[in-house]
Amino acid sequence: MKNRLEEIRKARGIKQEEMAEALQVSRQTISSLENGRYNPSIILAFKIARYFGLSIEEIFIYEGEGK
Amino acid sequence: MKNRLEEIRKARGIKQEEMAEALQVSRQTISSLENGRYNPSIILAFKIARYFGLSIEEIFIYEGEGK
DNA sequence: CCTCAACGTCAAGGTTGCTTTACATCACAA
DNA sequence: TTGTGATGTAAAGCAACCTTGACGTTGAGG
Repeated sequence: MKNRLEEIRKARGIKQEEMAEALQVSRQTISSLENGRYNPSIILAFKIARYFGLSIEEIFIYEGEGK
Repeated sequence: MKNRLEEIRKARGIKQEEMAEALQVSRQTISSLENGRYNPSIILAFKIARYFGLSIEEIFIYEGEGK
């Protein structure tokens, strides 16, 4: 799974820490997601989508194979 | 998180077991999702969406509060 | 140079998603 | 009744997600 988190966040001039606070997760979680260390839970994916005003599919890209 | 899994699956005349096999998960996982025992991983949510030809948002409903 | 903000990352621990195995229920057909 | 297909559910174990706490790196400004 790829995602456009860093791209979208930076385009809006938001810091990881602000975003983390708004989503009620730790800054490390945002960093981990941006750097592909793991995938978000579906709950967090929904929160992120809502936060950016986008759909999950616009942010997270599932290619089919792999993780 | 609520979902329309059972509704959609039954509307298409599919068995839990067929669906599980197609998605490469266990039958218990499908049952657990339908009965709200836990939420799917985002990977599984994508697989389900693709399987039904729907978006994640059309299948899984995130109300905001709760789990 | 020094410092501070922003970010990367590691370790240890708790919770959740998913597995296998097993058993129970319920409706329907023979 | 007997049995079989479809489903619910429980326990135990492993992997993934997320936390707190800590420390390292990098770049911009003074």
